[in-house]
Amino acid sequence: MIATLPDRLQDRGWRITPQRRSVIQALDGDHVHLSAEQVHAAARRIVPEVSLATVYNTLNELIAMGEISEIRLADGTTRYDPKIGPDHHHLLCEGCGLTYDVEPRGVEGLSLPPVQRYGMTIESVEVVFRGRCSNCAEHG
Amino acid sequence: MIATLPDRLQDRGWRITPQRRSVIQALDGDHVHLSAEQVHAAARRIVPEVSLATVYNTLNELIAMGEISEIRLADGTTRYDPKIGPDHHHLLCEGCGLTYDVEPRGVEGLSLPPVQRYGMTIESVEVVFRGRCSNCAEHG
DNA sequence: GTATATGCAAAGCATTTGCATTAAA
DNA sequence: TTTAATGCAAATGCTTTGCATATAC
Repeated sequence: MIATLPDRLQDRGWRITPQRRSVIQALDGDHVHLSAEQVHAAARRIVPEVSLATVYNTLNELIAMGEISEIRLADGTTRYDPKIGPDHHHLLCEGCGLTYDVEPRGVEGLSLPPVQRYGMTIESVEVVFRGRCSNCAEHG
Repeated sequence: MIATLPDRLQDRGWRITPQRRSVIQALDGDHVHLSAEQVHAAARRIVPEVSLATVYNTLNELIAMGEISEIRLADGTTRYDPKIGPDHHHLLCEGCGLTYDVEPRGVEGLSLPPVQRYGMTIESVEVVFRGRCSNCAEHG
């Protein structure tokens, strides 16, 4: 039996509250990444008294613990990503910000020649595909 | 003789002012992408009376015209990129946000299988390498 | 001369924080 | 019982905007 995320966090000294659980549940589910507002709305459906501040605090704690990741959109807002698989590449709509996790082909073939590393150590590679979802393609 | 950027923009109906020219010059030069504040500081060295508001306005106009591009960092700030070559891949430091343009090997080999496109049309691919610059590796 | 760009200061927004209250352990 | 989490509202910081003035064309 695999420990649930809240359980694992509790083992790490996290105090587990209904609010925090609601945020985790809100994030759970599909491939779509939500904005803080959307997480808040979803969490509220489970625990109506969660505040937006707590949602932000919780999201930041989860990021710090490495349990979720964030991506910044061109409009300055942030999306939160439940980190399901090992790969964290994205497909996002330039119109509405809808974001999916994807696993592109050919990532293993990517490399940055040392002369282009400017003395930096490289820790991760991320690929972002941009386009328009069917909805935005029709309208906007 | 190739027209300068200000000239080309003028041909497109842009009114060319000392302030706008200073912003363009500030962006010119190296591979490093600057924050709005840094662009402002650099532009001021050329035209001391440029306001931050004008810098933002000008940067946004240049983006709208497709002459520069922006990238959003994890700390919520934005960097502006003079779009020199055809490729727009980046190498950035997680510590200080220092950002370089790079041309990784293997980009041509990237693809997203149709089943992972969720009905979206794909318009561009971007690769981001993250790591730490030598300075941040020592200290932070 | 006319339309457009500028600077300033005020407004906007997403996100963070201080602090008194509440609740997990 | 102790220590940490919550909610609220105020604060923050980046970016945008309204408007009167200045300026490119």
